[in-house]
Amino acid sequence: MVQKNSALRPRGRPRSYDPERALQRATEAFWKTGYAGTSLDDLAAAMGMNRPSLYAGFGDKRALYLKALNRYWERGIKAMDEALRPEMPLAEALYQLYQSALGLYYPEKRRARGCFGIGTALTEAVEDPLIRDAFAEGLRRIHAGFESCIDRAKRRGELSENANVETLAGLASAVLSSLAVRSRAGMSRQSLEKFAESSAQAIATMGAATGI
Amino acid sequence: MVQKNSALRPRGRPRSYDPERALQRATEAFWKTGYAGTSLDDLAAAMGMNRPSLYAGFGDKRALYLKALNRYWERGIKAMDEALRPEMPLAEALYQLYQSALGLYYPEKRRARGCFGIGTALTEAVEDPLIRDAFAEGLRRIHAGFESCIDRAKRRGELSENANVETLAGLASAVLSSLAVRSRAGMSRQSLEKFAESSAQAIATMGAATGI
DNA sequence: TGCGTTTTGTACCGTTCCGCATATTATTGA
DNA sequence: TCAATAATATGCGGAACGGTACAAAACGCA
Repeated sequence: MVQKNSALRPRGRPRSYDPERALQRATEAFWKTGYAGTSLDDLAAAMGMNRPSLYAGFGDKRALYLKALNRYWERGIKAMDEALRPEMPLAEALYQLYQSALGLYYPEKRRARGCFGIGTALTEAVEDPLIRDAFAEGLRRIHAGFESCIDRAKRRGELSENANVETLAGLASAVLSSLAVRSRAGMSRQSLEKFAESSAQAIATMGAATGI
Repeated sequence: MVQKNSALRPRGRPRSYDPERALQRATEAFWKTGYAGTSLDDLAAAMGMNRPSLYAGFGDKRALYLKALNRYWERGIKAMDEALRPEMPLAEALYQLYQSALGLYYPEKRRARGCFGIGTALTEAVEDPLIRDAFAEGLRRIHAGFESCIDRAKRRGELSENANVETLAGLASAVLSSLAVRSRAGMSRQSLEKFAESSAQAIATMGAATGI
């Protein structure tokens, strides 16, 4: 009878890096200098591993980047679901989400970096269909998140029955894009917080009024 | 007495390229593959000149890119001033501007490319202060354009006296950012035209209602 | 015709790029 | 103790990178 190894230790030499942590480090390296601007040496240094291990663990540069991008969206959607609490007033929920995003865009003790997707995938999206599709899928899911949040507010009577959920979600999404762009462009977090607050308020008010 | 050369022909061998046209070609090359992703060979080929001439005429890669970026904003602001006609109703003026931008983002017979600034400068903005500042300045001027357009609408009574020009301009700006991002992400022009139209309408309606 | 001037074309520099071949090390199982 | 396994570490190789030196070419001027 074959003794199962219990999968705790696969067999040979154990890897000296934590895959999740290494992927996080790679993400941060790409976040700073973009896809084309980040070399495998940069990545290997940031991830604390040498290139052959990097290859064995994550594939080539493009595969590594796609893993980082998909992981980023996965986490972003999760954070979105947490911020957009169903029971909250719409303006508050939107503002909370924007604040959560700004927390990501302005890391502590480091330079502002905006949204990972918009800051890095957008450049590659024209010529690389896989990156383009992965990026578009993230945008789509974020838009869907806004949509369901606004739709819930409408259903519970916070918004007018004529409220155009699609348009309101488009605006909410656009505000988030704008935060992503402007934070990376060097604008102050304070000014963007102000913009986020007044926009969230405006979108909610607009939905409550009849006609939009 | 020194005979002036009339400046028609400077002196030595005439250059075989048109600087303005070459800069346009360089812009298009960067637009496709980004700053880091476009090599000097790519640029020289696109501009129809060899590298030493490129160097003599435009400086190094970074200087060339900054020239392209500044030229892009200059033209963009000019197009904005033309689209945002003072006498037009606000919703119409905004929609016209968005249409004009989409014309740039979806070139005929070529792949969608979005906004040059957002698509290429954003990636470099974190680590390169000159690119960051040039990019931010463009955003600032676009925002100012929206602001003065909306302020005019308010002054002539189209909007409420309580209309918050700053917030409305922020939203108008955000919609443009969103068009820039989503067009480059592969979304159809048709869907973005729809989004632009309903957003322009919403912003104008919002400004006309009291309270925002 | 020849000189000064400016641009062009070729070819090259040292560096960095990505990807891998090979050897070494650490661990499991017999 | 030793083979099998799977990871690490070193370092190479050809291509591409940004940038430039140098000579040939095309022009104005005298």
